[in-house]
Parts: sequence; C-alpha cells; structure tokens
Amino acid sequence: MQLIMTCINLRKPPCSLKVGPDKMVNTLNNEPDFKQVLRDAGLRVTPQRASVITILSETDDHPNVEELYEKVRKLDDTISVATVYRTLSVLENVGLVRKLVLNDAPARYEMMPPTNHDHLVDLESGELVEIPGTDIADVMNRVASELGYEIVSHHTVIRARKR
Amino acid sequence: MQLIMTCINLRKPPCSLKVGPDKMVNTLNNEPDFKQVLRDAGLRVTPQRASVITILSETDDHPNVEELYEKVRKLDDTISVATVYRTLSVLENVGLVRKLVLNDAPARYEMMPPTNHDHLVDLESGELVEIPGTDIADVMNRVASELGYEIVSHHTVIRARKR
DNA sequence: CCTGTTAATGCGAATTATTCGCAAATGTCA
DNA sequence: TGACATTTGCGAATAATTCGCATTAACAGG
Repeated sequence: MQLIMTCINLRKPPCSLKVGPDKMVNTLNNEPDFKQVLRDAGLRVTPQRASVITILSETDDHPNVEELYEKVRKLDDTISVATVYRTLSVLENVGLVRKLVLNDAPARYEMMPPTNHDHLVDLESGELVEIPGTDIADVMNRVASELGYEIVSHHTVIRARKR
Repeated sequence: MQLIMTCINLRKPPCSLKVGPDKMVNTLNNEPDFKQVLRDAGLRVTPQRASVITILSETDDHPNVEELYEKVRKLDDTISVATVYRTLSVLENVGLVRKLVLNDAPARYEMMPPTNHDHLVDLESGELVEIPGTDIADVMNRVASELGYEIVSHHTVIRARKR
C-alpha cells in the first residue's frame, strides 16, 4: 500500500493555464457590452469597474484579488482593495465575472467566457486546467431542468491526477 | 510574505463504502470501513476521528464546523474545534468526506456518498438541493478521461432558480 | 502486556481573506 | 448645472480557519 504524497502550494500557484484550442477573449468587444449590462442592472459605470474589467479581460489566468489589485493599480493607482472586492462581487452578480473557490486559497476570478468551460486542478502539479467544451454544462442544464430549475451559474472544480 | 504549503494525500479514494440501502447511512457498517481507510493511508484511528464520522454519518443535512462541533461534543465533550477542522481535512483527503464551499458562508461537510450526487442552491429560498443520479459525475469522468486525468474528487455547486 | 516512537490532540493565540462604517467623491438624470 | 443616490477609500472589524507547542495516546515490535 504505497502512499503518494505530493505537496501543493495552494496559496500562490504559478497556475500555468492550459486552454483548449478554442480560446477567444476579446477585450475591445467586451467594453461597450459591460457598460450596458451594468446600466441594465441599475448600476453605475465607474472608472474602477472599467479598470477591473479591462485587466481581467486581458488576463489569461485566474488571478486572485491580490494579484488583480496590483495590476489594476497600474491603470488607477488610487483604487482600493475594498473596491476591487466590491467590484468583483457586483460583476459576479450581474454575470460578467465568475468566482472560483479553490481549496484553502483566496478566491480566483475570470471573465465569464462566451463558451462555458469548467476547471480541473491537477493534484500533482497544482496546475489549473480549463476543460474545453460544453458537455458538463449541457448535462447540468438538462438535470437542473428536470428538477424544475434554470441555472443561473455554476461552480465546478474537479480535482484529478494524470492517468 | 509567508508561504503556506499544504500536503495532500493523493491516495485513491475507496471504491466502495458499505452503506445501507437508502440514503440513511449506517454508522455501524461504516465503522470497520473507515478504520481500514485511515490505516491504509498510514493514519491513526482516534476516538475523535470516530466521533466526527459517527455524527456526520447520522446527519442527513450538510453541517458546518460549528454545528458539527456542537453535536460531536455530545459524544466527546473534550474534543476541540481545531481537531474537528483537522479531522475533516484528513477525512477529505482520504476521500471519506466532501467539503462544500458555498458562497460567503463557512464550509459544509457531508460523508462521501456511495452514489455520487451534486448540489444546487435555490437562489430564491437559499435551500440546498441534492441532485440525484450520476449523470453529472459520469460526464465529468468521461471528459476528464479524455484529457488524460482520473478524478479524485469534485466540487460542484449549481446556483439556479425555479422555472 | 510493556515500551518507544511519533502522530494526534487541546488550547489559545495568530493569521488573513473579506467585509463594514462612514465621510467624501462622483455618476446619472432632469 | 444641480440634486441625490451610489460608489469609493480608508482603516478598523470580523470571522473562519490554521498554527505553535506542550501533552497525550495509537500502535508496532518486542
């Protein structure tokens, strides 16, 4: 009975990001969009919210608030951490951003992608892998629908190891 | 800044947990099993670990640590909160327990069920609904397998509203 | 049944991600 | 432009979880 022990730095993984072939994040297209989404929700378009969205749209990985804050400060050096938190919360509630809660680590964030995808943590390397395709989301939609529900969002993290 | 390293025991979770026919989990059937699982992982069987498993097996909701701690104290009034945390962490790593992280609330725990299920939060009532069936898990297994991975555990919370 | 080794516990303090309270600033709409 | 509700910045507060360390106890091997 051998015991495989692996140490994973859960606090600040380098988090190289593997993405499926169909990767398309378009910042420029996003901008007019997000303003409309905010306004439709009765919320204001502030430079702080725009900065967070800009940075998050440019980023390929899933930054936590600390990382995001550092980057956003280069656009707006007066923004506060509390505002980054509040902004992310607002953006999550209007469906522009997804919050990822990994185990025992600060939450990570990503722009809500046009094509849904889910996440897998490689337990050996700590790597965060994006699962391409909509198969998982499709089944969730079907199953939720059978229970009489309509999915607003979902949070999925699979912990797995290479076979 | 301090670096927090966490070690995860990557043992494969037990294939079969012997549990009663329905959702009511039978502690007595569980006990020999969990002892073996712990020993196989090179861990000790302590009364504290047994108590936590007993209480968690008797419960059919998803208690958080505070609730669990109160109940466990009735079996063992000297157990400490820290031990409950440590125990749950150990049991999770060994595949006996699943940790559920809902939005902005303390984590909740459940025994790893023999038939996998996932969770849905009813956004209107706040109710936590168990999704029966293995459809979601089946797809995840297939998709992970296509990426060359074997799932150790997964965490899924769907946020939805009644249709 | 002992005994040594070492993992596990209990306690309370420490950590730290996140939120809060409030005064000041600012987006929005008429 | 002016009114006013929302949002921000700041620093303090909160609260879930972990940590340090002395003490206890599980269990393997006599």
